[in-house]
Amino acid sequence: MSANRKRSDTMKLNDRKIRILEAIITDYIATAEPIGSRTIARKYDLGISPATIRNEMSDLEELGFIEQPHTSAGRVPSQKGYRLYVDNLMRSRELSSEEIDFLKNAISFNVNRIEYMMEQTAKALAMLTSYTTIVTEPKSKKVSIRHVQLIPIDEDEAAAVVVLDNKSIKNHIIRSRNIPDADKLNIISSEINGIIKGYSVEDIKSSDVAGLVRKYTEYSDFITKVFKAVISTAQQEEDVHVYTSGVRNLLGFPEFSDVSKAKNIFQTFEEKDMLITLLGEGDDTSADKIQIIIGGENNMEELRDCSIVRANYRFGKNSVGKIGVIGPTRMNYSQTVSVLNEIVKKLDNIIGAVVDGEDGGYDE
Amino acid sequence: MSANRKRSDTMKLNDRKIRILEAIITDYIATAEPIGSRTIARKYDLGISPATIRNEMSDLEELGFIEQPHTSAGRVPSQKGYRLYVDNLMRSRELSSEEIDFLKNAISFNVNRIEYMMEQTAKALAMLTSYTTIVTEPKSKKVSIRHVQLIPIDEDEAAAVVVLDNKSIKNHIIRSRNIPDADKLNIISSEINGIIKGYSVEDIKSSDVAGLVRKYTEYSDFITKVFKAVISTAQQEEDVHVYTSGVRNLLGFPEFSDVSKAKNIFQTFEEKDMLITLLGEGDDTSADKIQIIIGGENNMEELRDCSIVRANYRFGKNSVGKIGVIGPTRMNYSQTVSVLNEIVKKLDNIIGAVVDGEDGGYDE
DNA sequence: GTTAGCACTCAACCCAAATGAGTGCTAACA
DNA sequence: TGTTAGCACTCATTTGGGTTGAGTGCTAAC
Repeated sequence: MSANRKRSDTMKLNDRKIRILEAIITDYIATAEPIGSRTIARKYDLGISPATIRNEMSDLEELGFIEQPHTSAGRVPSQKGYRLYVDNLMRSRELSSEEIDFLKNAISFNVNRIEYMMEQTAKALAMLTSYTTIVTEPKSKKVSIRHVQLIPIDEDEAAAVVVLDNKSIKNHIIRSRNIPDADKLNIISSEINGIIKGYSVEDIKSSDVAGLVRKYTEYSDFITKVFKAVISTAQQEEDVHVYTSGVRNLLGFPEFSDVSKAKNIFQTFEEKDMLITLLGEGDDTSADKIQIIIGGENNMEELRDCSIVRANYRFGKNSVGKIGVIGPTRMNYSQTVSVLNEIVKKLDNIIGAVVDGEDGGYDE
Repeated sequence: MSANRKRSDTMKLNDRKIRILEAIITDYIATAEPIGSRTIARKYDLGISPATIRNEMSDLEELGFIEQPHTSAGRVPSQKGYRLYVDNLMRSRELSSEEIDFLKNAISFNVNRIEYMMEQTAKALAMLTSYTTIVTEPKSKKVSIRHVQLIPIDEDEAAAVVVLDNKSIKNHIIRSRNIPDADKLNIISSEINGIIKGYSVEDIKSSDVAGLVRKYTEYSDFITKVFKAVISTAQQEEDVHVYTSGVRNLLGFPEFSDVSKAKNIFQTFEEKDMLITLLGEGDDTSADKIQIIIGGENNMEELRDCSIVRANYRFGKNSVGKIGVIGPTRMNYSQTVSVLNEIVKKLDNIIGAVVDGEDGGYDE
């Protein structure tokens, strides 16, 4: 439906209009300055005079693809204009071999240290795009628990380590007045695994849990706490880690040279929850395509002047993480999409490659 | 020695000069505007005329405690002036009951979730001071390993969970073509614990390790990797987590309204290593006092216009973490020191309190 | 349908004058 | 001798008018 509307929009535009619109957008992306008919005639070899361009621009404005900041200023692309450009005009850009090399070197695909890897990914993406990037930890939709292990710490503390189906590992410190000794912890661990294994959290039978608590009455406090921790882990009530990079990049763009604007944006970046919704809004995990959210299309007032290019990446069979780039509305979409595409491809493949032993994943 | 010099400095200053200097600093902290003799006479009830104040200011300038941005501007405190103020004049400010309440509520002293707690601490400190804050994870100087536990993940992966002396828990994914089954992992875990327990990393006998590898030849690859991971963990080659908050706060101060200046500072804040050295420079872990680094006293060019107020906090018996506040040179030192003091006190006490069971540390 | 020409708009820049907060110096006062 | 009033001077900042230049829309001619 929206595709339909878009086609009818496009159909109103003859080839010449399209080329003019393209010129305006390209130029504005590069310069951040409104652009006028004369300049277009001079810089872009369209074979028509400024006057003609003026006429066409007048039409384009009427159709809502461009707008004028004030009379006697040039035109800038409107949100609708960007949308058309992104959906229909933009040519995908090949990455240069330098860029590909950079990616290869910058991201150490060290799967043993997921955090580090995410950090590196965010950084590399920020450097190649010169915008701000956000990466969230991979997370699977419904996890079941693969393994639980209790580990002694001291007289009144033990750790519960939970391995989830998506291979992420979470720790909890359990504090209780009566902590079983190391051997007992092992035994209780296996009991718990017996109860839990294979089931997803919702399916754990509370009668089983109660049974276990009864069996080890002296540790009932401890065991109860363990289950509490394990379940909250599996339900991912835990914080999702979010990695950002290149926040300062935005300060370089003239649209944010007004400090108060920048301040608002930075506020958003300090709120983890904001970032997560930013990457998740209207989310469709099954869609593997890159999504582009232009200007006010996102619902956050503070980010009205920003666009977001985002994608999901798969990590192993069941986990999905989010990765996105935030820049000014006049960001270089083509470049950004290409880089993001490449990185997502790399992330998608990495687990497979490592397991197949093709990519030095086994460090010797 | 430096205390000596300082005393002789102070001795040159009669009471009236001191009061004038204090007025200048207080005013400048509040307004960020150079302040002149007339204004001082009007705003501060010193009972002397602007002319007299001018004479005294002239002396103060000669002594290096204040300076003039340009002729015909008022005076601003110099680095030396702030130093004198901070060391000798500043009165410690009592926290208001609102502030104390805020701290009580804002920081959830949930020791089970250290990361969350650090995050909260950074945030609370940033809110109360309205500057930028940095907190590093607690870390002990020489750690020994308390416990190692191997956990099955799947056919070619296992997790090595390492509990350090300082109770921090680190995970490593070990990938190998031949992973022992769950029972074997338990057995090998105890063997490793036998070798490791009590020793600090340097003292682990490589002959013991070699022996173990020989004993389980089929898993030699796996076991070797485990040791590698364990040792690197214990040597804290791992990233130290750093939590920052309130970065955007700095944007509000007029001294950073020049975007290019702000950009430099933000760059620093994105470099974790920078932050760590910032909190660690000239570090003396044994010193429990709050340290104040004024303006150019830190060695980072980009932070010439910033001051840092920092402290160490103890976490349990052996771990020390760092916590600091960064603001403009004309920051409100008195307020900042008070808040930081309060927070450090809270952090210092928390472990003890919890272990003694006095503070709801055992969640029911 | 395209283009040249023209009158008009308006943000941005420049420059000169006015403003005002500050200074140092000197001379008079208590 | 220390304090203060007075005065001439400095200089960043503000104000306001004039110019510039990139842009527009409209009209008439090609």
